[in-house]
This record gives sequence, structure tokens and C-alpha cells, in this order.
Amino acid sequence: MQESYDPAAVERAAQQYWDERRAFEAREDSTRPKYYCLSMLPYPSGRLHMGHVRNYTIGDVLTRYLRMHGYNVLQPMGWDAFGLPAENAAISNGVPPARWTRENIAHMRAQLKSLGFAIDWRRELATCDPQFYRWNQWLFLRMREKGLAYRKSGVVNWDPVDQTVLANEQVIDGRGWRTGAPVQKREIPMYYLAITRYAEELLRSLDTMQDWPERVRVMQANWIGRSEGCDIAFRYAPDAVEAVGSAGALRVFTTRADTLYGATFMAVAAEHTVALAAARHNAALAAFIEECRRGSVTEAEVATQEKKGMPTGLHVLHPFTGAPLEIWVANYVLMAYGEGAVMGVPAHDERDFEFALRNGLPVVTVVRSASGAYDEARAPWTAAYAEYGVTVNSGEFSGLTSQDAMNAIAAALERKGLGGKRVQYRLRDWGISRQRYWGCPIPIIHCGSCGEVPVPDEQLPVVLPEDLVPDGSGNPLAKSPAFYECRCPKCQGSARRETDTMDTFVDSSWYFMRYACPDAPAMVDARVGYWLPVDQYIGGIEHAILHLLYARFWTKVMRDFGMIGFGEPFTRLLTQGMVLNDIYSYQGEAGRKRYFNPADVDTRRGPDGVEVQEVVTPELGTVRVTHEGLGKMSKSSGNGVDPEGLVESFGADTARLFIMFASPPEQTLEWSDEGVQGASRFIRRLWNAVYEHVAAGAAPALEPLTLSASQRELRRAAHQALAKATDDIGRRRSFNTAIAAVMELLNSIGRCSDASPQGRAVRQEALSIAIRVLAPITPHVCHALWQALGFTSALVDERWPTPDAAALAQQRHAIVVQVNGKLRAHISVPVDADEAAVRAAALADAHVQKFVAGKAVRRVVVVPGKLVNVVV
RNA sequence: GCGAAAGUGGCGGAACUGGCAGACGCGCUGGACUUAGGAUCCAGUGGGGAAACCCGUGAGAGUUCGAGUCUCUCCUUUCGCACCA
Repeated sequence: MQESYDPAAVERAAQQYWDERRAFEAREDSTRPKYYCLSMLPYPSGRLHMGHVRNYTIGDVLTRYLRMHGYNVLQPMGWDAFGLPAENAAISNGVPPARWTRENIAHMRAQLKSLGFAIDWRRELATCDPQFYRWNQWLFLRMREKGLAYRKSGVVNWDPVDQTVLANEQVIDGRGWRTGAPVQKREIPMYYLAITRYAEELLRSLDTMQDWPERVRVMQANWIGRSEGCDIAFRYAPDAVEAVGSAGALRVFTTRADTLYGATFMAVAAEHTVALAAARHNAALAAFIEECRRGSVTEAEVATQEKKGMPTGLHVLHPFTGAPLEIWVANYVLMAYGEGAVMGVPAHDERDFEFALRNGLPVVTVVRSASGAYDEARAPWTAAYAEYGVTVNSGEFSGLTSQDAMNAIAAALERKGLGGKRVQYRLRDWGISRQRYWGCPIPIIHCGSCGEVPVPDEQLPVVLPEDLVPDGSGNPLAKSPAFYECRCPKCQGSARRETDTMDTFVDSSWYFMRYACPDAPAMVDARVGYWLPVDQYIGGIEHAILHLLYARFWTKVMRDFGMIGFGEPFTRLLTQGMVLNDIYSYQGEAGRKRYFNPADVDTRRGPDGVEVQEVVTPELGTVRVTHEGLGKMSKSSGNGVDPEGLVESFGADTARLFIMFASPPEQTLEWSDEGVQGASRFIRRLWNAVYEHVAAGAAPALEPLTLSASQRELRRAAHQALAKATDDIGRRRSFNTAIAAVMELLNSIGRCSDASPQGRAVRQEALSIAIRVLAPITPHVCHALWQALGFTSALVDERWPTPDAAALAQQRHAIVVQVNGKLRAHISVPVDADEAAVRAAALADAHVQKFVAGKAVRRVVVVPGKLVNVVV
């Protein structure tokens, strides 16, 4: 054994050992329980970032921990290789996205390998590989056959200068990121997947997913947004019939049908047919609709903008009173939700109330609180009354509770053929069309005479050409006749291939199945039945809704197609927090802000005693920088820490240990160079402890019954640390406290200088426990230390130790004594003492007596094994 | 705007089921060793107080023998909002 710890040599040797034995190749084996441990696949951006390191370290710790518990563990890796950044890189340096992506994958694969993850690399896949994405196309066509995939129009961000569709991310303050031109909303035809058909099941099965974090389940449930309500058709008044060109009705959905008599106006989205019809002869309204078209399509933007509206001059008729209600166009009504129209009930809806106040619309109270706490005559109006209550001013429906009124009104509407009860979801169908190059082609051919024609299965995959270079204006596929010119499969006439590609969420909705059978000639095969569902899935909280919901949907579709036998893809979910670091910036004279990496920032105390942060730059000399606080590590904030440099200077084990110790996995992690030093120091202390122990020669066999009190104490500390770490990793996924337990154990080992044969035997056991517990976290150094302790087995195949009940047993334990809830004494009682004895011992304590003397003891609360509270 | 989460020493965090607030680590202070220390080891380290003790988990109220933990109101920060992945 080397006297001092050399991480590079230790890690090289351990990795070589695992590689030579193909230690991480997972094979189907029906004799062992399987465990599929999966981390979300990375986007190949070029270099690993700390978020990746954190994600894959958590996965690797669990993989190795479960392997030590006898599971047949699969941990695969792949690349989410399609997407926008590759196109952006192509625009800035002219390299085709395919080449850029594959070079990035090669570099990042090497980086992952240097971290020593127990990955079965034989199963590696990249979503840009035709042998992968052909199955996106194949399943899309199956979904289309069932009506689960269909075409309709949707709204996108349009850059009028570049003549291109922009992603939400590419819209900055309502302007195109490259051109600076104000973005417009534009409607184009797109393909959708009917996820709403699964809304009910996606919602309902959340209740059974107890191993998902509560908050993720709540977020998904809210996203699906089931609401029970009522459809109401407001028939067009003659003016609206004339404008629209036919008789008909304005349909709305409401969860508050009980407030129907309080409707004083109607509001429709700017894209609504009634709005467009009214605008034909109304220049001001047309201008307002045009104004609503500005800005991006994101819900956040729509919801935070100033609520504006304009009357159309057209009317509908109240279904019961026949009273005319004017139709307004309002920018807060979303075309995508419900019918794109709402009934305005200012008295009982906050938003309608605000809108009515602004536009001088009447407010009519139709619900009062049952207790009378709400005064209908109250004036001036200050707020809407949005609670349930009892109806008033509602014709034949007056005097009912809100619930009864909703039932009665829905029934009456149904009798008149003007609506009825309905369940509405907030969830919308999933638009998968992207007007972009670097993605999976949608396998459709548009024929002048046959219309939309699916690409026949035998012509799949529709291969994406890899030599195009996007230039930022439009989709290069749409400018490439070699791609889009084709024959119609039906009539053999000349036709045009669809040039839109699929959302990359399609790839990530099923990639985890392909790992089970990467070479299958079908989309999936029987091996999926062995490995799936994923037992533990790990990834960023930012994926809590979209990716996870889409993957759940896709899985249910494949189940219903009879391809797989499970309906939920991920049994247990861990959502890891982000990695943060300090952000330092310098405001130059030109006004452009520059960011500096925290590693380059020097802190010194100025003459006035105040700390200042400075950076030395070649161009500007020494400049003073501002600490902007903590933020997610990112290129734009210049605060990333490169994992490669970290591995070079400290080793993979230090990086892994720090990341697992610095905070619980679900919380954000604040980067700390001192913390990294601390992790490195701990590993060296462990190394030194083993070195000193081993240098004294082999330890004799442990004889537990002959131990001295101090030897028993160390042995107890070792088994206690083991019991805690086992529970912390296995049940709680609380890696930081498991590591703390081992640190405490190493402190105990260090305090014990017992050189007797049994003293050394106890130390041998304690060290061997520490090393096995740390093995999943710092596998390389533990591999070396295990051998140094004299074990001939490979640590990677070793079983996790079991705490010895005899070692943990105690004769007495400590009880705390409170008087009136304040801590006053510690006492020690035999473990088998009964409640009366504990109570007596507590009251007998001199310090307790000091606070009890002269007062009447009203009550004594005894919590066995823990505490006594004397109430006086 | 809507949805979700988080606020505990100088810092990261611990306290798992309502029961000793601050485990473990960082930093800091003192000491040892050393030509030297950004190495290593030892001791100390929530605030106030000479002490007895008192105070202390974002703010305010409540429930309880007992609240960091439960309930309500508020404040701040972070994440998501459907075309970033």
C-alpha cells in the first residue's frame, strides 16, 4: 500500500479493474431480483456540467448500493441528441449539427467514464440515430391510425424579419433574439398527440404513485387541471348572426353555472371566430386584435399583461332570460383553454370584476353567503364574492345553494339543448411539430390529390439528411428538394414530404425502454418485460411536469397497443436540485455587463476594512466586481465549474463525495471550493487511518465476547453508523447524513489508540464497515483500501454488511428531563426500567428538584426511552 | 397572473413519527509540530451574561405538557407555465 493517497493512480487502477472484468454489463437473469436505476439522459452540449455530475453520481451511488444488496442492476446511458443548441452552434460556426453533436458526445462520454460510473456502455444510444428515431415515426403512424395523432392549426411565435418560427426561449421581451423584431403570433397547421384522451388516467394513477415526491404529483395534478362544470350555449342575437353569417351560439365552459344570472357580458379570445367576424367591419377592433397578436405565446406573458378589452357591438342572448349580453374581445381569454370564450360575471369572479370596473360594465349579485356576511347592496364595489353561497336574483333558481343551483341550471340547460354538465381539463393536446431541421422527421407525405398520406412502414425510417447547415431563417429541410421532393405512396404522383420534425420530448418519452433492447429489430422486445418499469428514476425538478407527463402518456399508449405490460414507466422518482454558484459581474463603461468566474475572483479587505472583490484581466487590468448572489451554474452567468478540472486536481472520488455531502439530493447545492477541499481531506484521513492500521500487520480475528468497555464502545459506534447509513441511503435517499455518519465513525476510530490484539480487531472491523458503506460514493479509493485491508474479494461485488444487534445493545440509556417544557437535566436509566421508575428517577434528580421544590406537580409526561416532562 | 417548493449559527446543512435546536463539514480563534505553511494534529466555536440563568429556527398569531416540525395570515427567494432541454 502506498503511504500517501494518489487519486489519479487509484482511479486508473480501479477503472481498469472494472473494465477488464466487464463488471457493469447487465444481463437478464431470472434468478435474481432486477433493479433498473436510470438517470435522465444528457443533452450533448459539449462538456459535462455539475448538474450532470450530480445527477449521475446520485444514480451511481444507488446503483452500487443496490448491487451490494444482491440486485441485478441496470444503469444505462444515452444522448438526447436532437434539439435547438446544435442548430445554434451551426449558425455561429457553420458546422453541421450532426458533426457538432457527435463530437460533443465523444468528449462527454470520456468525461463520464473518468467519473467511474457503473454504466453498461454496450446499451448506449443517441436519439439522432435513425435506428432509434425510426420507432418515433413508426409509433406516430400507429397513433395516427387510432386518431391519437392528428393535424390541426396551432399558434407559434413568428419572427417577421427572419421569416422563421421562434421557440419561446428565442423570444426576449417580445422580440426575436437575433433580429430584435417584435414577435407576432401566427397560426400554422401542426401535428398533435391526443394526450387529453388519457387525462383521466394520468390524473387518477398519480394517487397510486406513492414513491414519487408529493410535490411532483401535485404539480402534475394541477397541470392536468380537472374541473367539473357546465357547458353553456349563448345563442347569437340577430346582430351576431348577421356578422358571423349563420345562426349559432357562443359556447362557454364554466365551473360556476350557479352565477349564470350574474353574467353581464361575454369575453372571447382575439383569435375567436366571432372576434374575427366582428373585426371585418370594425377598424378599431381589427387594430385591437392585431395588438393582441403581438408578443409571445407563453402563458406567463399572457397572464401578466395588462387586462385589455374592446366591445364587438355584437350580442348573444341569455339562455333563460333572453337578455342581450355584449360580446367583448379580451386579451386574458385563452383560445387554447375550453372554448376560447367565457361568460363575464363581475360580481363573482376576480378577473371579470377587474375587467368590468375598467370598462364600466354592470355588476349584478346573484350569490350571497348563507350567513349573510356578504351585503349585496354594498357600494362602491371593492371585490368580487367568489365563494359558494345561496342564489338570489336568479329567477326560478333563486334561493338554492350554489351546488343545487349548478345542478338545476345544468339540467335546465340540457332540457333546452343549450348545454349540460361536462368535465374539462386544463391539459391540452401535445403539439409535436417543430419547424426545425435537427429533429426526427414526421413521416407524412402531402399529395395534391390524396392529401395527407402516411409514409408506408417499409419506407421507414424517413432519414434526416445530416449535411445541411441551418442559417437562422426558416427550416433548411424546406429548402432542400432532395429531402422534400417525393412520390405519393398512394397515387405515385409527385408530392411533398412533411418538413417539420418532432419535439425532442418524443425521444425522451420512451428512450428508457430501448436501453433494455438496444439491438431489437422491433421497437421493443421481451427484454423490456424483464427490466421495465424503471425502479428508480433520477433527474432535475425542472422536468417535473412536461417530460414526466409525456413519458407516462407514451407508456400508456404503448400498453394499449399491446406492446408492453405496464402503464407507468417510473416506479420511484427522485428530483434532484440545481447546482448553484456565486455570480460576479462587472459593469463596463460601454454599459455591457461582463461575468467572471468565482474561481478568478480575489477577495481582499480594503483600507476601510470592507471586503472588496476584484478580478485581474489582461485587457482591463484589475477591476472591481459585484457579487450578484447565487445562481444556477450556466454559461451566461459565467459561474460554471468544470468537472474535468476538478477530477484532474482532486480525483473523481472527491468530486463525488463533495456533491453527495454538500446538500440533500432534492435541494439546491451551493458550490464551495472549501467544501471540495474538505471532501478531499476526509478521503486522505481515511487513507491514512487504513495505512497506519495496516502498517502494524494483520489484525487477529474478532472475539466479540472478550472486548473491553472501550472496545465495545468503538464496535457499537461502527454498527450504529452502519445502521444509520443503511437506512439513510436505502430508505431516505439521504446521502449527506449517511456520509456524516461515516465521518463520525472515522472520528471515533481516530480517538481510539488501542494497540492490543482485540483493539486492532475491532478497528479492522470498523474500517471495513466504513469502506463498504462509502463504496457506492467513493468507489475507487474504497476499492484500493479494501484490498489494503487484506480482503481478496472485489469490493464491487461485496455484500453490504448487516448491523450486529449484539454490538448495538446497551444496558442503560440517557433520558432528558424537562420542567414545564424546559430542559433541566439528563439522567441515565436501565433500558428495562418501567415508567414509574423513570418518573421517580427524574423527580429525584437534584437539578430537577431545584425547579420543582415548593411547587405542586400537576402532571408528569413520560415518553419511554426519550424524555420526562414535569409540569408544575 | 397561476401552480409548486424553500427560509435554522459567519457558511452548507442535521434534528426522520410533535420530544435535548445546531449532528457532520466549511470557516474562524488558540495551541502543537515545523526553516516555512494555503500541510498535519489537538482544543474551542449560536447570541447575551461573572454566574445562576435568559434568549434563539423569515414575521405575526394559534393548538399542545411540549412546536424548527401542526394550523392560519403575511414577507422573501427559487423553480415550472406547454417550441430550452
